[in-house]
Amino acid sequence: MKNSNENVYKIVSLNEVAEKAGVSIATVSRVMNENPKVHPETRLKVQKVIKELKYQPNRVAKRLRNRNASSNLLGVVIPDIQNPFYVEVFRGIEDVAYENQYALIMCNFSQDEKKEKLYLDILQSESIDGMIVAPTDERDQKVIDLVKKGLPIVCVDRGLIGVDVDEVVVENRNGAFSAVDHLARSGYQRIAYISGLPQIPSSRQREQGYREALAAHGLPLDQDLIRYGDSRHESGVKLCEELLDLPKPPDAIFTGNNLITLGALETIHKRGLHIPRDVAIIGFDDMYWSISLNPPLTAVRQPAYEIGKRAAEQLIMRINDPTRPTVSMILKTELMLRSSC
Amino acid sequence: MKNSNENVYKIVSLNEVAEKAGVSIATVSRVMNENPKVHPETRLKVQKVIKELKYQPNRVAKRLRNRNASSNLLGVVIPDIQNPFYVEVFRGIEDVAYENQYALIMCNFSQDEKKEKLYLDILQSESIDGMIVAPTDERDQKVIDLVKKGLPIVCVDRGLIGVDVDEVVVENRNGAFSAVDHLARSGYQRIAYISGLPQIPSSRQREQGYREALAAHGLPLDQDLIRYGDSRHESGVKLCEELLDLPKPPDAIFTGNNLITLGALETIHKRGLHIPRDVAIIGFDDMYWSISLNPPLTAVRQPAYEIGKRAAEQLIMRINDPTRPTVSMILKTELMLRSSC
DNA sequence: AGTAGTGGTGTAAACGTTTTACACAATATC
DNA sequence: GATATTGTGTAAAACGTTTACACCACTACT
Repeated sequence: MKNSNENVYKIVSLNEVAEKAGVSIATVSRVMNENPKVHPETRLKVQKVIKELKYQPNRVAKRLRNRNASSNLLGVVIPDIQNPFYVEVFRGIEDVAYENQYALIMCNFSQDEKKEKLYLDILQSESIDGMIVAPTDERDQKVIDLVKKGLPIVCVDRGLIGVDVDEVVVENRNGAFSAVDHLARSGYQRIAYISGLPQIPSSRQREQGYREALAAHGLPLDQDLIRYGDSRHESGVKLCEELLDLPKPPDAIFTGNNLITLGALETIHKRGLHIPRDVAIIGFDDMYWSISLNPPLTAVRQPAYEIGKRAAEQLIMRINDPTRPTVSMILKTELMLRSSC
Repeated sequence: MKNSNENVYKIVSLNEVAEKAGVSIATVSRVMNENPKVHPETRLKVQKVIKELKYQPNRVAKRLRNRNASSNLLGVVIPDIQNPFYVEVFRGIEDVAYENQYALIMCNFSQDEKKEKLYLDILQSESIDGMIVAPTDERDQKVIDLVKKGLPIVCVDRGLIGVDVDEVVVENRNGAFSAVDHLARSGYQRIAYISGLPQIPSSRQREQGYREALAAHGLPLDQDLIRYGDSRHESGVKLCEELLDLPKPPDAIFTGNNLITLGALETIHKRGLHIPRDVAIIGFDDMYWSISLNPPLTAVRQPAYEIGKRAAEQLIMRINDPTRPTVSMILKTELMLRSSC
């Protein structure tokens, strides 16, 4: 495994331009940075050479030289690009970032803590101006360290404990409560919950809402009806199978996120069961094409785009004023009634 | 708009470690790089300080120093992160990249040529080892320049003309043909095509397949039944409305991609029409949850994950051997028969 | 005992920028 | 005619690395 990489494609430096133009590199630099203190004639001459050589300042050198200059680069670290929720959050971030002259580089860690660390390291040393991250859990040491170091960070979807940080999250407990409450009001008695990764705060908060709603309706809590997965499509498929295979299967299922919902739907359809007659379903996370599902899915909508937008706004404000007090934004969810329960 | 950014969070350098450990920076560097030529005792001492100070090498400085060293970073430039097809491609890339010790940074240009240029510039100056890109069109000058410069690049989904470059694409014409052929065989007579952005090569190739299939079945070509959009969900919604509002509406629709399909479905469902009785639909691009749509969607499946995987493999091979001849991989599509037509 | 090797360490240069201090002229002021 | 003032350019330092080279203290041979 050689790394010699002789393929170093040529890079034009200030030096070359200076030489060819017969001036010093400082002069060329001044021309590049539109410093007025250079003779118009010299400027013209230099500009001509710059064009000829297609000179482009080297960002790496630039950033090394003055580390406190803005790179106009923001990092986004998300747990799962397959989840349409995060994609929507990303779109919100993107729109705001772009409006403010920031470019975005995105890293996807697939719910893998090791990958997350790697990407955080990379982003940090790329000297980005700030980043938006959905930490694996509330005590994510790596993220906490970065926050403490003073790197502008905004957390989305999941907060952090033990450190002051801006965050934009959603009322998970309430959202889950309203979903299960709706199920119970509709007469369902054996309501199951398919959870995402239990270490993710939102999974636990949703479970909390689920439990409270059951209690509020005097429904018994059956541990068999709570299943823990890894927040991905496959676990939705598998755990839904397990539930349906129970001696006393549920009459309704509350799915912990987007991907789980899709997985559960797959299982139900493969078995030829009818929703909601045979089993009802209500999902956490709405998708814009939920109306085209069979049947149109009832779901708890998170304002994903809004989350991204607000997070980006917070981040940019923090970059411009690192001393501002941190804020914790909690957005509301909305129950989208359709026909899956 | 100040950019002073006094928030220069402290960065621990080799120098500080060296000072605290009472050695020279060269020694610290050697410890970091696991150079055997350092006394075990010294090594231990230095490692301790490194831990204490949480020292992390600065990638920017590192890369400036030896430009020909690998950054172990690959760039991925994709047109639309909302499109599940690209997400799946990305997953393929990711798995291969990660296996080979490469990290990925992704940039989404939202079909916007200006954004694409910006991101290409950024990635280039981040001195990535190579990149995978789906160019806006076949004569994308920026990408062509980069290829000519010698930066390892693999194109996916769309090729490039006038330059030798590795590419991984799909049999768009054949795929489209098989879809429309299937429609015609099933007895549909007025088959519409909702196209994505016409400047995208794949859009044109799919249209070609559509036209050939009509011709093969002796069906007349009605220009009113071909609609051009921008490859996004909204255009699917709108163009489908236009088609259904026609005096002589189509009896079947062939949608040019994922997002268009979802948009068209939305329109059809909002109007309370039955698929396939009132209007049939067949989509380009399959999704793993196509089975859960109403009705289960018949679609042309592109091996998206495979495309990403192959592209990443090509890229890594090219990085390791810049002189190898370029290859053009053309993968097959597959018709997934379900019940939407 | 002198030369040659060895292992461990430090020094200094280089990467491509920007910024600072400063040199040098030309002009204006007293 | 000496002294500021201004405009224009140059040289050098700095950012954090890596690495070629020099050095030193040993040991191990002739």
